[in-house]
Amino acid sequence: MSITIKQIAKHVGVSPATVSRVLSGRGAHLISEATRQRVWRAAEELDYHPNLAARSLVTGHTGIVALWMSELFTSFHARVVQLVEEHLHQQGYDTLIWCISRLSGTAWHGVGRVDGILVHEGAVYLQKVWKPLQRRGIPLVSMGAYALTDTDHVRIDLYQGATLAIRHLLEAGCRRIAYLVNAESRYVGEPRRDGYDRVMSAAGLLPEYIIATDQSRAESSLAVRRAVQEHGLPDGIFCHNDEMAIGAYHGLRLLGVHVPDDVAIVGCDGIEDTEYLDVPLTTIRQPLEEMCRLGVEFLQKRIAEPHIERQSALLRPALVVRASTQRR
Amino acid sequence: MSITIKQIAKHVGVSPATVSRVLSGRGAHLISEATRQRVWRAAEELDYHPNLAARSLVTGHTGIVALWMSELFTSFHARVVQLVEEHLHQQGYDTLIWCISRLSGTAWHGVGRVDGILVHEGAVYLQKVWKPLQRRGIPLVSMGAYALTDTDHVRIDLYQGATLAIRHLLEAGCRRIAYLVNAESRYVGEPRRDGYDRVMSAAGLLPEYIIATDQSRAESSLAVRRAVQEHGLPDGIFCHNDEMAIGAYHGLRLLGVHVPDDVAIVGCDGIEDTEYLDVPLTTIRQPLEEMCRLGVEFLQKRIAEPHIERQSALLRPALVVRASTQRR
DNA sequence: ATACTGTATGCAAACGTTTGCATTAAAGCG
DNA sequence: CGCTTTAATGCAAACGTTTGCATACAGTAT
Repeated sequence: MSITIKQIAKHVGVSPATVSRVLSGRGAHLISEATRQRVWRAAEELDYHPNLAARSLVTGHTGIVALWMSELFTSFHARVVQLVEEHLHQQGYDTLIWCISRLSGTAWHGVGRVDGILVHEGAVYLQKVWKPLQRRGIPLVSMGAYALTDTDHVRIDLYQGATLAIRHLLEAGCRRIAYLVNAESRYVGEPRRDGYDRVMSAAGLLPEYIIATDQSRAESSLAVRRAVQEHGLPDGIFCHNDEMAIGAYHGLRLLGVHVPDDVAIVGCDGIEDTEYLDVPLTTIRQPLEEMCRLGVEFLQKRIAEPHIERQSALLRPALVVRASTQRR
Repeated sequence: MSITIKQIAKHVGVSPATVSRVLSGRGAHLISEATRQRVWRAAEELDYHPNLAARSLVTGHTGIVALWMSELFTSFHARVVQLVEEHLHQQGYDTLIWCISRLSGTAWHGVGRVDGILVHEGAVYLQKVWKPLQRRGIPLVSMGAYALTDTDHVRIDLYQGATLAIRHLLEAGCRRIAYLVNAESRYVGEPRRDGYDRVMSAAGLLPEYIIATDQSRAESSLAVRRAVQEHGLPDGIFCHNDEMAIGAYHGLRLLGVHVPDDVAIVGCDGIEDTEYLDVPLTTIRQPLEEMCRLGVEFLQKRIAEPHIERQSALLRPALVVRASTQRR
């Protein structure tokens, strides 16, 4: 049995109300310095810890925020978790993590215990479940390239990122540029694909060398090799993410193709991994720090004032040039 | 204002107790099929969601487990989070994540809201805070190579892993084997170091080529280059983890040294990243799946029965041979 | 002296569940 | 028909906080 506020009250000789005001901090200024001291000492002495469930019951909030991650595979995801957790912690929140890739409906169970939800790349899942969430009035902020824009959101402009990538490849002298895409992504709005289409068309080139595959490295490697055999060698590849770029590089290497001189490669996301390949890969870096910072900030404001108007931000990724596009 | 159990009770024409028994599932068998149906329908109709704080207050448990991660940098960490979250979810728990690398005392705030704690690689931090946790009787399971063995734990035998690595290097013909170690780790018990010492000594070799550095790739790369300049080229390097192995490989490559023929490399952990380097790296893979599965299992048992005797497991890592040790 | 300010505290009613015990009704049994 | 068992439900007291309102007391101005 844990120590309660009443026991402290008895021990000090004051009412539970007084103890609560001191220990919760919510009414500490009403209490005299003297009793405040005595209460703190007693609390320490008896090793008191507040019952957070009881507190939540009456205050109506929990101090917990849920983070919905589309996946948890790469260092990219780890970084998102780390950044969000850090910011939330700083604001006094604990972070509850749910991986929504398994798409189970049971995730619902825990919704009631959070003050708000941060979603990373959850468009597909969110579309299904957003209505009921909205009905319950749960603060929600959507983040990432596939942020749901019906809510507060921090979106990363990967359309713009893609244009950076393709233009960069064009400047490097590429003319037959392929787009290596995650097959699942074809059905949701695909900003990278749009960027590829537009910039290629604008340059008078055909945006039709599409390689669709699973998003693992192994599959990407295989897909690239197959594509080369069937449709011939491209002179540049723009990849849906860095994982797939690593796969592409790997596949080309198995074919004895030289990167960047035969084929230049650009990835997406900006994970550290690609910097340490023999040919470090050029990439489109997502501004994760700012995304997470803003996401937490938006959520916090929404929790404090539920009726403010929609908050949103559009962040621009940056081109990071490395060896994989620097041709002779 | 949310729907409560009382409103459902009124709506159906039964007592709150009955509604509770049906909806919580804890006394459903006592209630007639007919009323059960009516209660469920009303709950659905009114869009009822239980107030979890109230429930926790009376039941005394929350359905939340905390996961303490030493760090959240690499895909290795992402995988641990993913596996733990998945297993916990399957057992009906939500996962609260805390990154303890920042070492702030404020982490204490949230302890009261969890049914138990899973710690990954937390020896250093845990030693400081374990006593008070123990006093409060919070179920805790420690996992990883640096698991605290004073509690329930799932330890990964990296001493044994290191012996595998060093023996493998010896068999590959290496004689001057260096150990690249995370400088921070020198002060806690370091099983990898022990393995290096013992196997080297047993082979009549001097275990004294130690390169201590920061654990980032960049620092490792630099440290290796410096070490080579100062102490000459080793013919094998055993690395504290895969990140550092990547750095080491990178450093050697900058020096124009050939891997594996001039220097063979073995890493630790078994992350996917090292498989896609130009020279895929041999590594000591940690059995993360089993570690996480057992960790959750132990914790669950401890929560169910606090007084069972200490549970522990010692898991063996496996040698994964790749190109970085296959010499001509 | 009275009235009026604060300041410091206590009282007691919430918050929404769960659950031990009591109660009722129905059914089984001799 | 009375007596015992069993099944289905209700009553009311917890669980540990917070907080609006009331109170008590001091000090100060009238």
